[in-house]
Amino acid sequence: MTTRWLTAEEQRAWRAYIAASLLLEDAIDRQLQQEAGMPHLYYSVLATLSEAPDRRLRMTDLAEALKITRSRLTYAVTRLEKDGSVRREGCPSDGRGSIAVLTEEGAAVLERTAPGHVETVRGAVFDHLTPEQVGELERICTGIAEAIQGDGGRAVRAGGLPWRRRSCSSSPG
Amino acid sequence: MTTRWLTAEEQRAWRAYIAASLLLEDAIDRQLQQEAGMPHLYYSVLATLSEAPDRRLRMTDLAEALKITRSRLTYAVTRLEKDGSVRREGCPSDGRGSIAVLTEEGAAVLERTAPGHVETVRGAVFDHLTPEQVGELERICTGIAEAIQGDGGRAVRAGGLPWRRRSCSSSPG
DNA sequence: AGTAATTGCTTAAAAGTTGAACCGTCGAAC
DNA sequence: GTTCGACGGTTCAACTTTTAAGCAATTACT
Repeated sequence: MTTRWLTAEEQRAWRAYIAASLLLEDAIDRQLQQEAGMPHLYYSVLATLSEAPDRRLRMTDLAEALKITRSRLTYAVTRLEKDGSVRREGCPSDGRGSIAVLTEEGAAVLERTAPGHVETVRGAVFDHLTPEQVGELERICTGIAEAIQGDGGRAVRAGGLPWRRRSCSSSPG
Repeated sequence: MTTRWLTAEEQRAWRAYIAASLLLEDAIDRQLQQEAGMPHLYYSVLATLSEAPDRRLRMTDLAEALKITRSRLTYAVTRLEKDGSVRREGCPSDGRGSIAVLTEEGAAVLERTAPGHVETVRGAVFDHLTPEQVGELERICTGIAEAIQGDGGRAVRAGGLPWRRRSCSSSPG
């Protein structure tokens, strides 16, 4: 079959997207590196944990929430654990499982650095978008995510990140 | 001043964006790694060169076009040079300058792998967007890029990537 | 129960990225 | 035409990411 090339408009949009995503990730990484001493992904680990029930999440659930591989997460959590902002606990109901827990110190880091982070995101993204554009951005991105995750490995060839599991909570009460 | 947190809609959009960009970069990297044996950025180096006059560009211009640091580009070009898809030439008019040139072999790689790449991009992004959404995506992303590059280092704190230079062409004719 | 396949997570080696320091021009002021 | 600051590009060490392989606990099957 003959290739369906991108139209001129699609090409412009695609290039704008690539440029924006590179610049944005770069700006955010730089800002967080300065003020929190960690890259964006690591900050996201803390942020995600802070919103989880009991501030804890199983490694695989955390990886799925963050859309990254378990391996990458292992590395990140190991580093954050050294910093003292995250602690690992074993999963009582599954001997293989490991649970990442946000420490008080981690929560403090987050609280201290969140304002600067939001300000950067605002300045780069939301301060110049209309409410309609915000809505459109969400719809577009949700669509992209679904297209990639939904088709069971046609867009993501080569198996992608094939994961699925039940969770494992363990509140003490 | 008290932090201007994100509204609920902005938060949803932001999270959707983060998820989509991670998944998308991952899907594209994987696809290109399989079919072209290189990550997305390296493919972009070849693609950008292929569109430049005389298929050549100065390192700094190439870095600026790709929105990456010179250092990162040096590394990429060194690898691509080893692969044989790019060659370096000295800049005649500026002894310091270095020019990256797309080789025939590089052009061939590009030609062979472009269809698969476009297909992936289509499948993940454009096949489920209306023409209006494509336009909106371009506007939104252009705005983000301008916000980051335009403010001379307020959004991108710590100096960012402060570059500016004149070009240096050298067609043999 | 006993074994095979699966799952959850980590590890190891190779590849890529970052940030600062470095080196050889270049340009402009004297 | 020297000298000094800026520029273009590379290099190095520290860090992060990737891919595949590994290990142990669990599940499914019989």
